[in-house]
Amino acid sequence: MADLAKSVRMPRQKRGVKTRQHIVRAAIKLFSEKGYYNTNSNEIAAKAGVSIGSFYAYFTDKKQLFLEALKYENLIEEMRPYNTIEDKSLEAYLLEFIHNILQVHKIIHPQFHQEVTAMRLMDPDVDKVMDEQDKSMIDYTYRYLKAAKKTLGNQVKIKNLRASAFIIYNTVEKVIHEIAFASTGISEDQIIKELANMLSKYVLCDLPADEVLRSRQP
Amino acid sequence: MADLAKSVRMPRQKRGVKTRQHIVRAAIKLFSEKGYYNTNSNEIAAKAGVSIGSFYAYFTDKKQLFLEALKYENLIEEMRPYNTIEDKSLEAYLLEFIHNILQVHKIIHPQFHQEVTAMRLMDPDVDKVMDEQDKSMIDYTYRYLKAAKKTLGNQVKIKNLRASAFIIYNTVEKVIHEIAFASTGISEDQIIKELANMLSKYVLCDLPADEVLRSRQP
Amino acid sequence: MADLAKSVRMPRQKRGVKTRQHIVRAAIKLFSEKGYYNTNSNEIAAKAGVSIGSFYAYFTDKKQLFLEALKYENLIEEMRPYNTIEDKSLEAYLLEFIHNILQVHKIIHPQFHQEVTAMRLMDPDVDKVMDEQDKSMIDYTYRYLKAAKKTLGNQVKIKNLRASAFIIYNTVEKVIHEIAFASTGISEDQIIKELANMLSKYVLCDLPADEVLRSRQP
Amino acid sequence: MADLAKSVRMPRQKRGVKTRQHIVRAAIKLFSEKGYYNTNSNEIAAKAGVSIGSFYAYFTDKKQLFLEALKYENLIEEMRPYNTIEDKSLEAYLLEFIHNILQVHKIIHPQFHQEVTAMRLMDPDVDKVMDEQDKSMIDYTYRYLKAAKKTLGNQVKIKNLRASAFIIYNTVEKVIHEIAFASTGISEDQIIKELANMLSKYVLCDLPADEVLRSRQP
DNA sequence: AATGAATGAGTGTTCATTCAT
DNA sequence: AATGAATGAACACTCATTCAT
Repeated sequence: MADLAKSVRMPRQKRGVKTRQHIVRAAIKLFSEKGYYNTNSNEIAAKAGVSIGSFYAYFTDKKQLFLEALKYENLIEEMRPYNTIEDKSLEAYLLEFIHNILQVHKIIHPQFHQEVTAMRLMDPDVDKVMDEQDKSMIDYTYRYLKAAKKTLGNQVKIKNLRASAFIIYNTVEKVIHEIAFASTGISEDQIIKELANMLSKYVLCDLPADEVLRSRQP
Repeated sequence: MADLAKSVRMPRQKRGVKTRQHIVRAAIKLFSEKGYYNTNSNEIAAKAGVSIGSFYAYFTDKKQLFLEALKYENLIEEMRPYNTIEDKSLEAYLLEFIHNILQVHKIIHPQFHQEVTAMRLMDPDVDKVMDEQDKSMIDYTYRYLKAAKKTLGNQVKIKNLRASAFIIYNTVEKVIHEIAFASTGISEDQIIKELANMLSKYVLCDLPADEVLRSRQP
Repeated sequence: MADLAKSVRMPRQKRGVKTRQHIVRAAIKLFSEKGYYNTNSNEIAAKAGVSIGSFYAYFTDKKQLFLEALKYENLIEEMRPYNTIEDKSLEAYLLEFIHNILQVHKIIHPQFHQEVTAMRLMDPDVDKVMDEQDKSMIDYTYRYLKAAKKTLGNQVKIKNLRASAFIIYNTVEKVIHEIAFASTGISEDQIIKELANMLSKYVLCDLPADEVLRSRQP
Repeated sequence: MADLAKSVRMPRQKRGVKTRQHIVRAAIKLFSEKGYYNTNSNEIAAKAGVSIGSFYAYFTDKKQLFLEALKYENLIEEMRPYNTIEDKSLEAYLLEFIHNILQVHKIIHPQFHQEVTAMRLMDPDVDKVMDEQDKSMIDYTYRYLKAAKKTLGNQVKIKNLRASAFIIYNTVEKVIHEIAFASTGISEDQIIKELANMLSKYVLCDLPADEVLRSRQP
């Protein structure tokens, strides 16, 4: 019964490695263009220039391929240089952070990123894989905030660093996603500028005294 | 040929209206539980207690039904009372705004909202319908900011109200979505508090002078 | 999740009943001609003159269809008139019994019977269904032997009626099966005559005294 | 073209012989466990520890392998010592015969025997090979009966030795098969005893006079 | 208006077999 | 001689949709 012949092929030859890669790349392309549910396995194999048999030699099924494609994309994300507060100002860091995420959305795999976002909403397994990634991004943001606090002292006004990291990362993610994929009707640069502005204020400002907020009920 | 025989039935009798409703409700339930692609039309008809024939008398196809279900949910959203700055403080308003959105995500149709979010990423038609809704929410936020500016004068520090409204709405949406569906590991209350805090600072604070930000490169 | 739309269709209309029948009949024909594993579902549907969709509306899968076909054949078997010893002599009964089984093998569904015999060896579910049938045949044989004992008194020499019934039924089954499907090279009539003869002796004879059997070791 | 390149490799070296054996043994194991149709060639090769390429170097196809496996099992059957009536009583001989067959069914390759029995019903080529074996078993039985007649004279009451041999062999086969693979609910020993009893009576008894059988119609 | 039987193109997947290395 | 990557026809099964009743 053992998975003797059933398990996926682990390519030992150069050829096999290439075939696997071809399939993953073709899949990313097609999933991006047409979505996971509207792409079928024969199509992927055809686009990859391999037989459907090879497809199923390397991947147990379509979903596993999707998950693999996710990993493939992750590699690229992990290559991002994570600088620390030591190197630059908070503002500069935030802009870099925003641009990094913008690059992933718009430049590297724009449509695939979109599709992944959709899939994680529909499939728990996909969500799990992506959650890990989110968590590591949030954790990175958290560590950055901690470093900033150490360096800038009480210029940094936020208290709950975990919650702040969570909010900052998700805010950037969502806003970038929207300007990358939706037609907002507002200048992209304006939005990015405002976004950086908002996050900077969040980190560095104190709220004005109470009476300001209640000024309307004198 | 035209659309003589093809057009969907527009129910003129009470019974027809009810049948339509039954179908939409069954669809929302099933789409929420199993997702759009994993729910088939026969299933929906069965759950709605009507024949598959009736299903196609009322809806041209499965997707149209999904779009109708969207509208159905919108009705609920539109019922939300949108108060203005006249009535309460900025902070109170923001918290109400956040809780309104939280309610839609968590209470009204938690799973369906999730599914819709996924579908709009996968299907342009869905996206279009939802975009309208987003735009009206952003517009509402914009109008609120304008009213706030008028009332609070230069206590409101934001300049580009359109971009600000865009950012505020999307930020709330995304953060709420995450705490509604993902296990963040951080207290929900903490996150909401921080979120309101960030948005308040954004609207009401000025960034500290430049030298603060550059303090590390004297 | 309920099997609302997934369960097999229970035909409510005359048309549906006919379709089901067509499929079962086509299946029996094809399974008989080419074997279960060498017959595919599209083929069955085509031969039945229905679409593959209908096939899967009435049967969850190919195997269920096979099991249904089994029942279909059983009906015929159950029509067999089971007479008792009251009506005829032991010899006559045995011959009738043999001929009944021969008829099922050779005349009614010769190839299908063959296929069923093979399938029950390969598939526990099939075996289970057929085991029931065997058991009822053995039970019938047992009841017959009991009646014979009551009527014929100690002319009936067998003691363990359960074991005897088991042996008699299986013997007839196997011998009939062989003459029905294999080329024995021996006259069929001769074999049947010998078979009846053997069974009669078994029931009615006492073994000769011991010394006969041991005659070779004086 | 001919069969220059197509012919199977006839191993001339020890290594080749061993490889062949490995494959056959792996096949028998897998066919027994999962059945012929549910075992695939890659699996067999993997279990045998050889490449699929080698598999097809030694066997033209899966079926040929099955046929070879048959022969492999036959070797074992042919090793059985066939004693004659000279050595022991009829009763003893019959019991030995029964136990020999029981051993093949239950001990040597229980599941494989089952599978072979099924396959011969489904595949004429398999049937042909097995028919040969049956014939030689029947022939052996026939020769034994002839020897018995010569030795025991008119204590042996059967006339048509060919038909008798056919019946005896098949009866034993079937009854043994049933007790080996089905849950009869009856004691195995009881059945074997009854079986030997029936066959002994068949060979050694005369049927009682006619009037006994017709006693019910005076 | 309503029903539900029927359709069939399409999908994911398997596996016996070939052939480049 | 041996390997294992590659092939692709074939299969079981699904489901959106149509249409006879």
